[in-house]
Amino acid sequence: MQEVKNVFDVLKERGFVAQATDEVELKEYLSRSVTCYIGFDPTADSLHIGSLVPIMALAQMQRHGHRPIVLVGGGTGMVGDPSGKTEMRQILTLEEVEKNVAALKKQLSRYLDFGEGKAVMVNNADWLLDLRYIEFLRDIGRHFSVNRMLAAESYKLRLETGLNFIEFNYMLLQAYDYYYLSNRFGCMLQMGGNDQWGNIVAGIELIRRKTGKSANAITFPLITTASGAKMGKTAAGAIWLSSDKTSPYEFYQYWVNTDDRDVVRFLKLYTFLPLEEIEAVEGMQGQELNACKTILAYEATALTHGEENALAAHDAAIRIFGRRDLSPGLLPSSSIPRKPGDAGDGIPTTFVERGRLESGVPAFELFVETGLCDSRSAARRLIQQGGAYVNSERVTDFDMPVGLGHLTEEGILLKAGKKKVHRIRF
RNA sequence: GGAGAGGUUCCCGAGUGGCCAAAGGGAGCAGACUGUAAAUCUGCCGGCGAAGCCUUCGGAGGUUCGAACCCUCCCCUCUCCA
Repeated sequence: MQEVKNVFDVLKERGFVAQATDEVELKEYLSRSVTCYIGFDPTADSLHIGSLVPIMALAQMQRHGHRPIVLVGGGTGMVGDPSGKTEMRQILTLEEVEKNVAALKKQLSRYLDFGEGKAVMVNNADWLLDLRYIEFLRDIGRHFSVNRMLAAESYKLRLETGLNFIEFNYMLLQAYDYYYLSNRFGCMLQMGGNDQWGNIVAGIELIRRKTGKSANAITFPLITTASGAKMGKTAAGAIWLSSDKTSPYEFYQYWVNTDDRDVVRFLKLYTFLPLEEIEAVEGMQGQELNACKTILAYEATALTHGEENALAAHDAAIRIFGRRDLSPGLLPSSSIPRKPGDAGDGIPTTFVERGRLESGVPAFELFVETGLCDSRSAARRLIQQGGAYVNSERVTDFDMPVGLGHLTEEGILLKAGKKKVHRIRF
């Protein structure tokens, strides 16, 4: 019988582990099929790339025969987690939280199989909202030392700028969640971002004090790009997992533009390609890495938006930037098409009335309408600086009329800079 | 409750009656260079078909020919004291 690797080793090798509780005990726990959980905050109606590491960690867990619990913080979302933040978060209304919880549920089911017994989704609103204050203080609150809490790293930033009581309580609620899930599902492993360490450990201690049992923790490193930016942050805002907020094409482009130094690390974190294959590309330098970036982009996009959308985005990239050679031996487990072929086309498109095109629309207007520029001033600047193109021809006058004369088989392609493309059709 | 310090454009942070759409830095955008990478250099970086005008300096009033800057009240944050 082939020996199955312990997930903990897998996670560690793939770069998921920042901190963990006692390794021996953890691996012992994970040697059987067990349950683990991660909480997701319903602060928006979509997750973004920053949440992909926890998601992938749960997916890895599931692939190794464990049962992930996804906890959406419908209850804690009402309070706001101060960990690692400099300012208090906007407190959401009950309706907003509920709306977001529903959206996150849907989104997460793309990455995890919520089939019978395979994974569980819970909402802590179900047990937190009805808590009784005095009872909670007596049963749970007394196990917490304020002195300890004040020393916690997660409050440190906020102790400098101000922390109010509601947020100070967040730790207790999260600890209570862990305690609750350990009772209800026998869940003895919580994972989370490294900024959650304090909260998770608080849960472990609560469990120990209440039940004498010993629970575990794994935290993920905060992923930043080699140039120091937070993962998934771009000028246009975050890169979202929802195609309504970030199109599959943009999503794909985000990955293609990965810094050279990040390629291997990201392949390990954000794809399921076998470690050996990734290690094989580890020594690659310079331009060679472009092929790996393509595969990274393809794989990541396929995971989030499905194979079909990944193909379309890939194809659009080929049209716009040209084809890159992908040798069959490179990351062979990837299902990316390596031979020329035709797929859809993921270029974002805006429809404009035919009549307007007949008379010609000033270029700067089109750049605003397509979302390529934020304002007419910005469009004017872009054009003046020579960053605007219609069908790859540089636009020289900000009010150059764009009309039917520009129509090609592809529609009319507008470019802002070298990378942002948008198509006009009618 | 008392004393003090603050709230400036995406962020940090200068400005303390006209020269202020507001220094400087960061972020961002574009161009050059490249490999759809990084670094570097240059330009841009509130809005308006660009002339001038309009909207911004926590909020509301007021003084003044003129207010981010002075006055009044209010809101918020921090520090110390009680």
